[in-house]
Amino acid sequence: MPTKSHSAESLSIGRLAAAAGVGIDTVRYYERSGLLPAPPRRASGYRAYPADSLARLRFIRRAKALGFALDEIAELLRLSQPHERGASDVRQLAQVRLQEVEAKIAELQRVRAGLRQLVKACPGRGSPQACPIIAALSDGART
Amino acid sequence: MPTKSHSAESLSIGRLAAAAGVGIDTVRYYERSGLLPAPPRRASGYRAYPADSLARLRFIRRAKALGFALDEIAELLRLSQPHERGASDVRQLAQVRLQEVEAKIAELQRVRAGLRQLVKACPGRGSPQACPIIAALSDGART
DNA sequence: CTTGACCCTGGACTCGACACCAGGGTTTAG
DNA sequence: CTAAACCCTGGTGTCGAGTCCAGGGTCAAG
Repeated sequence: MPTKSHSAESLSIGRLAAAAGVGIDTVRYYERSGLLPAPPRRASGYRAYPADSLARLRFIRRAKALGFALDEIAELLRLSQPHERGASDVRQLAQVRLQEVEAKIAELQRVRAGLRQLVKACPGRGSPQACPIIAALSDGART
Repeated sequence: MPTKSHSAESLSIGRLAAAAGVGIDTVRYYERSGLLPAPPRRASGYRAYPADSLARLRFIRRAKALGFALDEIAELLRLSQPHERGASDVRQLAQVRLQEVEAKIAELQRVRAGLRQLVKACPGRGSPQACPIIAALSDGART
């Protein structure tokens, strides 16, 4: 066996965090939150992560990128264990999340329309009282 | 003058809050935050709001609906006072906010595309391992 | 051996925008 | 007059997802 640090292939928390692209504190936080199982320890008390912890951390990162909250991710992880009706539960979770995203997009589009109107109407010069933005906010013309 | 409660037309904090559709605590919070000027007090110490406080609260509510943060609203209020280059400052603030909203929409659209793909690919039955959602999160197929 | 980089725990802190509480005093409708 | 409804201050709690800190031990390179 070539130069492999201490024993089998296990990662220190620092290496694991770096490999996953998160902070060390984040890893410990995920462990506290039950997202990442507590790894075995060395004699010194140092955490020694098996390789699949990295896969799990990456799973979490990808799910986060899709906007899942940590408790939803915990649910996804739980559902990814073998059990009956597996795929349908997972699918439903994703659908709920999709609807939330769509609602948020719709809301932001309304906000965007309001802002666009204001920006377009504003001459960009003159006193604030002459600015339709201030006027609209003050008088409550439809936004 | 007909039945007008105590003296001139001034609002108690409760009436003001109700008229503006916010909570009493919110009004006090805005005062602490410098968004709403501290009103005069009655002998009892009760806040007695002039009518324009209501206009100001409504201004705040409308700006919030456009997604401005409270400190940005404070800035808008400051800018709405008469001063040189008024309209251009206001316009710039709105443009910055507009760009933020557009960036957020774009991000959410990417998230939506990823979720849609997963939901479409998932059969909704079978084991979790067979579910493309779990597979994608686990293996990191492009999302 | 030493030194600097790493790791441990437990807890406090951050951000934003409020909500809620206790323990008082005040106002007002009936 | 009285009771309900209101108001005051000052302080604490909430949410989510971490981040930071002190005051220690441990590991690895030179």
